Amino acid sequence: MTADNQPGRSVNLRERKRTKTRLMIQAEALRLIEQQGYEQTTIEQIADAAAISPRTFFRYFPTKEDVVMWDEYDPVALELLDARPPDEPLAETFRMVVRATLGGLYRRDPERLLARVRLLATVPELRSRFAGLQTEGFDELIRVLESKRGSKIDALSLRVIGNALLATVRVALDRWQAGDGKGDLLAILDETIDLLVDGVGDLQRAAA
Amino acid sequence: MTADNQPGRSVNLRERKRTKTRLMIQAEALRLIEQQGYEQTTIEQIADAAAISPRTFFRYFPTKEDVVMWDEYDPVALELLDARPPDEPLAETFRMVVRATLGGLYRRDPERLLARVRLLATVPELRSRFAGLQTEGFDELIRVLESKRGSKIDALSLRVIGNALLATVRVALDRWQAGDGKGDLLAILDETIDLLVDGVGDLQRAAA
Amino acid sequence: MTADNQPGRSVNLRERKRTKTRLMIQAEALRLIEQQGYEQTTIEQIADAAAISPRTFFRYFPTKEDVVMWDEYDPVALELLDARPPDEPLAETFRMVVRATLGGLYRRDPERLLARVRLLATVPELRSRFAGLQTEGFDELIRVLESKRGSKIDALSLRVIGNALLATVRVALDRWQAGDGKGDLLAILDETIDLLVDGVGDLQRAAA
Amino acid sequence: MTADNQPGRSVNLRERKRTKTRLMIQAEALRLIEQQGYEQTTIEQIADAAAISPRTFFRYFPTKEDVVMWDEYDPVALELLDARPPDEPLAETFRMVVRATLGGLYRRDPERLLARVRLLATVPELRSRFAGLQTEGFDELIRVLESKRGSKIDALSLRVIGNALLATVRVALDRWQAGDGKGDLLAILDETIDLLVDGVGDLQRAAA
DNA sequence: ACGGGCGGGACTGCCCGTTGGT
DNA sequence: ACCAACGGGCAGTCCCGCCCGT
Repeated sequence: MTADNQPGRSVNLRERKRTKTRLMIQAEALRLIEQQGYEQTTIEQIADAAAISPRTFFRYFPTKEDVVMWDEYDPVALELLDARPPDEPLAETFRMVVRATLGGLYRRDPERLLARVRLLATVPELRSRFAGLQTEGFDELIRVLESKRGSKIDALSLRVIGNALLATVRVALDRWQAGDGKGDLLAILDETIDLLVDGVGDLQRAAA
Repeated sequence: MTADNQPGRSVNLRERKRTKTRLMIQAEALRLIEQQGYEQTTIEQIADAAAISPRTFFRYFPTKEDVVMWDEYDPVALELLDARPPDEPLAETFRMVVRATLGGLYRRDPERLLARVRLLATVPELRSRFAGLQTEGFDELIRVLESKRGSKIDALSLRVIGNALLATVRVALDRWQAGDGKGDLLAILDETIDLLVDGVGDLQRAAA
Repeated sequence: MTADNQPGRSVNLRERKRTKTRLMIQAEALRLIEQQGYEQTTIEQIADAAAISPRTFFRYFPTKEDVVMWDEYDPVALELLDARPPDEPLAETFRMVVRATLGGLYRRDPERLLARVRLLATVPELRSRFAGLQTEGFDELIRVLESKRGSKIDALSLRVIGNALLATVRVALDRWQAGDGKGDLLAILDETIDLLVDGVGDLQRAAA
Repeated sequence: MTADNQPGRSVNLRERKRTKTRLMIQAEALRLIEQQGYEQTTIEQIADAAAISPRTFFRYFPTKEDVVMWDEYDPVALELLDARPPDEPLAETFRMVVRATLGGLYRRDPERLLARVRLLATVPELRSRFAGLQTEGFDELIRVLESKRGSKIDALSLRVIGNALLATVRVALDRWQAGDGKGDLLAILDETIDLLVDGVGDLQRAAA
């Protein structure tokens, strides 16, 4: 009876339009921020540049931080995760999901990604927010993993390993950005994941 | 070891007075926040409760978040780190430093620590800020470690392992707080660090 | 007596449907407000609870305040007034009209009335609005009275006495609500009106 | 030890400066509102005209309504009330207090008072607010009266009579403003009070 | 070192006009 | 014709900065 039963389009169309608007606003915002710095750029300036009212800005992004943080891949990550075989090693599942999402952003528009990551590394406020978003997203991620391999792995252990894996992404992004985007992001990411796996060596000596 | 112990008492005395004031303000703030929630509590209310002016509040804490984040152990962590033998396994160095600082807070006033940690887990703003502070503090920490065992370990690897270790603290605090502070925090911390070391199993299968 | 009864059912039916919707929305609103407080309850929450869009809320109630103020008896008061004999003492006319309207609400759903009156006494914004509505409604009332007994009473005097009578309703509602709705509202109302009439004593000594 | 013990001056000086600023802002506001209408005048315009920031406007007046409502006599009314002999007839006490406060405003700057009263009569929002302020102030007033003649008069009766007296002020202001400020406000006020006292006649016939 | 005055920017909530879909 | 979503405008609050006098 309600609108939901016609599969897809009308909702998607709306949602797609919103995504386009968001991309447009973000583009203007990143441009201004690159010129003037993050704190020096006001919402009013961004709204002017995007030809919308400040009030409308907040309809698309709940906070100023979000205009930098947001990207269009966020919602698909969990679906990808759910599609991996449940007996796959954790590091491998993680590697594949990150390659799909982060890699997607990377291939589609490396400049934009670099601009955003540079801000994440530079502006303390965004640095914090990024870490926060990771942990929030992480909680949902944990829930998916627990339901998939619940019996096979201890809940606390899952969290420890998961957080360690998440940290590899932060390190990889940091390193990539430190080299001004010259290196290959995905290669660096592979390296950091491998380092975590191998780094065990040092830790095991600690356990001995 | 560092500079604090020489210039005599005058600095220390001032500093100690400031610390006492900070503790007082924090106590009032935590009390109000527990009653009303973090966002509902304004600086003005805290200042009133602490019998200071709002302006003075900001002389003691740069932001509202800091009144929850701050503790009196922050500055000593790096000194402790510096005092450990340079050939000690990383996990062990880390474990000892955390036991000294976090453990100190825990033993001195577990109630206060629990209140703060509960907020860190609950309020998104503080959750982010905490993650941010960790990474900031982490950078200094890395610098100390690099100068000590610089040649013996790859810089990237150090960051990966270090971040993984940091994550164990977050997980341990989260778990402790989830149990309403009933369990022993240091025991949980030991467990999460061990889990990271043992986590090898799952990760290594990934590497195979 | 007035225009409503002629144009047949279509208007009345529509109007009745609107009234039902209004009652439904008001019920949801009062429920939420009782739980969370007036200011903490947003239009969006009310709209969600009533399963309408925020925009539609404003089609039924011009402002947020009105969802508390409104009741289904408002329009009939003037008709009743018009129906009273023109030579009846003012206090008696007033008493009868109020008994019919307010008394109707009271008998039909005392709980709802109590909830609304409690808000009127508590929330400053609504307190003001209520007083404002009374004076607005009062102006129309005055016009009716003037046309009926215009020659027999001085215009200024009519306003003074009328306002004094209106005040008795406010006092009665306040007293009734202060007793948590335990007493009989109409009895209290009779008492306050009588007190005004008898209040002469003190005032006349002033005039002497 | 603190500053309060030097009697008077420093506090009063600050307070007097605040009052002067308030008067200046109010003057600008009334000027703009007279030209453009109340709703058409924004805080930003008022702030610009007064050469302050919007933020500062709200330091002096909590709401836009208050810039019209406020006057410098508010706090003295209760003291005056307390100074009257406790056995004086209620209407007389009331008459004297109102003559002192409202009369003070009237003599000092009748133009300003007329502008404000005209708005009170015209803008529904302000009309409501005025009625609300009266009832709020009334509650304190009641408390003073009860403590003075507590035993001699019934609490409910006091409220009924008090509210009736308050209404005479509203009616008087309304009438004065309707004549464009031509008549003498205090004379009109005397008349309305007298009418209330005499109006009893009509009411008593109702009671008979 | 403290308090107070002032400014500014982020953000929210109410309310309204318009448009497009049913 | 009704209604939902969209965009906009204004009031108002909070955090936090700066400057000044004490």
